[in-house]
Amino acid sequence: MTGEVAGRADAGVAAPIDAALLLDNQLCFLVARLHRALNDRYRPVLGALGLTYPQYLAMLALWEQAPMSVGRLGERLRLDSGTLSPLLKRLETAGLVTRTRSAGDERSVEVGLTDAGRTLRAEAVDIPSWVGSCIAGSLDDFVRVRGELTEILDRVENAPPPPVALPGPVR
Amino acid sequence: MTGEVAGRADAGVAAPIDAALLLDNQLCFLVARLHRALNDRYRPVLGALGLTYPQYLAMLALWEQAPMSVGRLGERLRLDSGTLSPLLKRLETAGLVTRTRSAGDERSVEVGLTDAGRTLRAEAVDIPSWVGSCIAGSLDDFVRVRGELTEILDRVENAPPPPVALPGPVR
DNA sequence: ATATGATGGATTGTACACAACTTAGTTGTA
DNA sequence: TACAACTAAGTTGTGTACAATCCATCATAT
Repeated sequence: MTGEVAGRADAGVAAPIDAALLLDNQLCFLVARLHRALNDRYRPVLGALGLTYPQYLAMLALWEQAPMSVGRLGERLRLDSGTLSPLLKRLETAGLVTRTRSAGDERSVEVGLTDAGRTLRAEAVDIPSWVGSCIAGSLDDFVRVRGELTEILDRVENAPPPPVALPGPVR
Repeated sequence: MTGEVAGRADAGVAAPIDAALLLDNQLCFLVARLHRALNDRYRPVLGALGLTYPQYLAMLALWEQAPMSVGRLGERLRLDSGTLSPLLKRLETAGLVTRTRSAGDERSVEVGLTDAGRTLRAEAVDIPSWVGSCIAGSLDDFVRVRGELTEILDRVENAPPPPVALPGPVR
C-alpha cells in the first residue's frame, strides 16, 4: 500500500488509462474528500451552536482578535469580500458580531464581537478535541499531520503561476 | 517549527486564548485552505478546457468507467444527487456527457461520454503533472503525501458518530 | 482645489454542496 | 391484485466560493 504510484494498469472495459489520470491518484481528490468529510464531522456539533463550518472559522479568528476589518479577516481566512460579506451579515443577524464603518477610514468596516459572540466561545472549547480525535489519533499524529499539511500548503499557495502557455489563452 | 502545539500563549490585547481554539492549530482550517488553494491552481488550467474543478473530477471518474449511473458516480465522488444533477446537466449542455434513463431500471439514469467527452481526455493528460509538481516535489513526496492523506481520510470518513450527547439535541 | 489613481467593501452572476422534500418506479407481502 | 415500504433522481432553499464589476473614499500630485 506504500510503494506503487501506478494503480491498476487498466480500468477494465472502458478506456485506456494513464495512472496519472486515475481518480484515486489525484491528491486534489483526496483533499476534496477530506474537506467534505471534515465538514460532515463538524456540521452536527456546530449546528448545536447555530454555526456553519466557515462561520466557525470566522469566529475562531475573531476570538483571537477583535475587532478586525473585513479586509484583514479575509486575509486571515483567505476569503474574499464576495464570500465574507454575506457570511458576516448572517453572523450579525444571529447577534454574534457587529459591523461598523471605521471612524478613521470610512471605506473600512470593522467587525467586532457582541457579548453573545464572546459567550459562544465557552461553548466551543470542547469542539477541537471532539473532532480532532477522529483526525489524529495522538498528539504526535497531530503535530506530524499539521507539519505535513502546512508544508504542502506553503508549496501550493506560493507556487508560481502556470507555466506560461496553456492549450489556449485562458480567456 | 515542529514540536510545539501551543502556539503563542495569548493573542495580545483581545482575549484569553486556548491553544486548542487557535485558528492555525485547526487541521480543518489547513485542509480548507489547501482545498481552495488547489482549486485556484486548477482553475486556469481547467478553464482552458471549459471545466470546473468538480466537473474535472467527474470526468476523471467517467474516463475510467462509462457509462455509470448517477448513483454510482455519486458514491465514487462522494457527492449526492443534489450536487451531481445540475453538474451533470451542465456537462451535458457542454456536449461532454449523455444522460439516459436505464432500459432495465427506469429509475436509474446512466451517464455516458460523448465523442467530445472522450476526446477531451487527451487534452487533460498533462494536467496532473502541471498541478502535481506544485503539491509534491518528487515522486517520493507524492507517495508519502498520498499515504498520509489516505490514512487521515479513512479515519475521518469512517469515524463513529459524535459521542452521544451534544450540548443540546442536534436540532 | 481638482483630477488621478489606488483601496476597501458591496453587488451580481455562476457554480458547488447539502438538507429536506417530491416524484416516479420497484419490490415485498398479504 | 392491492398496498406498503423502499429506492433513485430530481427539485428547492440556504449557504459558501470566486470572478467581475461597481461605488465611495482616501492619498497624491499637480
